[in-house]
This record gives sequence, structure tokens and C-alpha cells, in this order.
Amino acid sequence: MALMTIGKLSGATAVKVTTIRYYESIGLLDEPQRSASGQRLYAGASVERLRFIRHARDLGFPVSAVRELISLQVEPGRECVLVDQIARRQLDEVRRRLTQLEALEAELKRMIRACEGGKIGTCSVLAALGQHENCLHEQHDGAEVLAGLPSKGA
Amino acid sequence: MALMTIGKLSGATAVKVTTIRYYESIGLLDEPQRSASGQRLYAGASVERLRFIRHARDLGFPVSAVRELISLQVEPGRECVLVDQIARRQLDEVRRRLTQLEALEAELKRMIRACEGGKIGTCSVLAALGQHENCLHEQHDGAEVLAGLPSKGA
DNA sequence: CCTGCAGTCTACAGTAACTAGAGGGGCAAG
DNA sequence: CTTGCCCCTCTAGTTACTGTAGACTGCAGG
Repeated sequence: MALMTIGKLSGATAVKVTTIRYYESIGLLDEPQRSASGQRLYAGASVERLRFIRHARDLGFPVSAVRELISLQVEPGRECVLVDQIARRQLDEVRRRLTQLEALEAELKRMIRACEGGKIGTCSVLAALGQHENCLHEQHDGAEVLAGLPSKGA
Repeated sequence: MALMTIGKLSGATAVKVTTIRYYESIGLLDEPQRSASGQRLYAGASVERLRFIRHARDLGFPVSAVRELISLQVEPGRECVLVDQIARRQLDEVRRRLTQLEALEAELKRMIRACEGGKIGTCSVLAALGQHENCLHEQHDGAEVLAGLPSKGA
């Protein structure tokens, strides 16, 4: 297949042009050939590499993990178990987030159910937010929300 | 209750000192009194306010939403329905993330199950990541992972 | 009173993973 | 030759903080 510009590569992989350049800048993608005028020219293999990265990112692997995976790919013959470890780590992380989100969903539902269009002074959503535990007047057995949810890692 | 330093407030709310100062800098917290030497001195009400913020953040509300909620709190007598809207928006967001994460969990599990300790050349985790759709050899009905998961908004 | 140390101050830089914009050059079609 | 889209580099902004440097304060022990 012929060489393609960054725009074509972007189109073929659904990764934005700026993001491709960003990946290059952080060393996820090798520097490609350049045309006489300085435009990047990619070979077909770049499509595979970029799809790999994109998919791993979509799965929530941090860039650092993607980097590890790429290095494992590049240097074959090593144990698959390393790759497996990275995937398991990611699965643990995903499950942790799932648990948190389920607790959040429950609490938000409870809050909304209690909000019946009254005035703010009696709004239980605001009241619930002011509480440390037991978000409404009713008890609930310690489905306390974990700290720092979607801030950064999520 | 007596005035307290930022350290005490931090201890009382489990919000880090630096984070408290950050909240002040972005206007989530009012500027407190200062001692003669310039140290921040907080009254008891700050504990409530900060707990409110903390809880809302733990629930995944972005700072912008917390700001809205605070302004609704400060100016009472308005319709509870606005608060309700914010909470519902947040619930939708949480559910969206839940759906994505469930798809991720399924895909990761499938990947790991297929990884039986072989060499990298045949490792299906890496193979799966290279695929655009149908992550393993078996079919699965379009549980395609959505783009840009935990990158920013998540 | 001195020393030491924990606590506080400001201000700036760094994090993750991009996204957006400024200001300019290149290339093919009409 | 001009229009218009594509490409270039570089910088700054995003979100919600966290960490660091360098200096000052407040309090207890000796």
C-alpha cells in the first residue's frame, strides 16, 4: 500500500490528527518519513500500530500500559504472562470503578426519588449532599461512597 | 465552636490542606478570616460547606455542578427542580459510564481467558488489541467498546 | 531564652491525555 | 492564479488537583 498523509491515517483509524502527532511526541508512535516539504508520510503498518493503541486506550489502559504492551510486542518470545498481568491489572481497575459507580448510581437514585419538587429549603438532594453518612432520612447500610472517584484515574 | 486552622479543617473533613486552598482559589470556598500573621481561620460552618463539596465531588459531580449546587443553596426559595436536574444529569452520566465499563469488563475477561501462558507470538491479548472488532476468534455481537472512555470526562 | 519541629504561607510547576488556536506554508483543481 | 483544504510547529488551555521550594509562625521542651 502506498504512503499516506496524516489526514488519511487519521481517517483510517478514527484517531484525530492532533492526537497522532501527540502520540508521536510522547514516543508511542515512531517518527514517520517526511516528504520533501516536511509532511509526515505513513506506511500501512502505522495503521495497525495506531489501531492497537486506540483499542488499548479505549479499553482504558493508560498510556504507560500501552507502552509496555508495545514493547512486549516488539520483543517477541517473552512470556505471555506479562501481557496477561497487564490485562488483569486493567480488569481489576475496571471492576473497582464499576463497584464505585454502582454505589453512586444507587445513591443518586435515592436522592432523586426523594426530590419531589419542593422548595430548596426542604430539598433532600441538597440535604443529602450535606450529610456525611446516611444520605436521606432513612437508614442505609453503609453503602458509603469511596473517595476521589472520577477525578483523575477514572 | 472556636476558629480552626486549615489543618484542623482538613482533619475534620478529610480534604487535604492543599485541596482546601485550591477550592478557595477557584471560588468554591469563601476566603476565611486571617490571623494577624496571615493564617487562615475557619468557623464551624466551613466544615459543613466543605463536607458538602467533598460529598458532591465523591458522587462524581464536576466542580462546575458543585458550584451550581452551592449557588442554589445560597439563594433559597428557588425550585428544587433545578437541583433535581443536576442530579439527574449526573445519574445519566454515571449510567453511561457503567455501560461502558461493563463492556470493557467483558472484553478484558474474554482476553484473559484466552491467554494461556503461550509465547507472545501467539498471545491473543495482543492479537485482540490489534483487532478493530471481534477481539478473539469467536464472534460477539457488536459489544463494541465506545471511544474515549476514561480519558477526560470519566 | 533558645532550639527544634510541625504547621502554615505564596507561588509555580507537574500530572494525564489530550484539545484548540495562532500563524504560516503546500498542493491540486478550476 | 486563486480558492480552499490540508499540513506544519509551537504554545496554551483543559480538569481537578498534587507536589515542591523557600520562607515564616507557633508551640513545647530544655
